[in-house]
Amino acid sequence: MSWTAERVELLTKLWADGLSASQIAGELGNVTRNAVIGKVHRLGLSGRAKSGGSATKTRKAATPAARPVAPSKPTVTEAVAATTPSPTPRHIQPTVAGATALKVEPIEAIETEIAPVPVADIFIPLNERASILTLNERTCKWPIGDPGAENFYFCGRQSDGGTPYCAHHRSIAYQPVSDRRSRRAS
DNA sequence: CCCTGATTCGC
DNA sequence: GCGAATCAGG
Repeated sequence: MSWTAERVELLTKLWADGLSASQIAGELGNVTRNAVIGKVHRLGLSGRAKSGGSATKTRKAATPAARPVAPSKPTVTEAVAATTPSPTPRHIQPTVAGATALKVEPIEAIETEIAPVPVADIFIPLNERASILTLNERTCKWPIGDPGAENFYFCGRQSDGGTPYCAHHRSIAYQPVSDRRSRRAS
């Protein structure tokens, strides 16, 4: 698989949209995140819009040899990126599922306690929604919207081994339970 | 351990 | 040009 114009455009678009390299790789298919990152750098674009997901702290120079990133070749891709409107107010690293086969297993676990919580949050572009499941199972599976609905999707932020939710949703999930003493008060 | 992007370097 | 390996950080 080579970097066709279409693939480069999609790459540029998704990158500018704030998706992570791995998400983009999954979206493109037949490529690894390394390939995506390598291409991104080769294209001369690297610091896209700030993402609230995770790794985003452009590391300082850690190599002995300095490298002037991208010389100065205004390519079509840059033009595209510049023209691409990105009014996406993201606070998180989106992800979603819904289009393809989405598994709603955690539903039973959450319905017990977090059912009433509407979970406002942000709007995630469709192109990003398909990426979530493509990623892995270590992402927050907090359902947003009505399962089955077209606009249904999962939080998608990184979760931790323990729970299937990210820190935020984890706190919401295991919260109230006024008189819920699962363990006998020792 | 998982993830993120950054850089190097052989192909 | 490409991307795996590696690195550096969260």
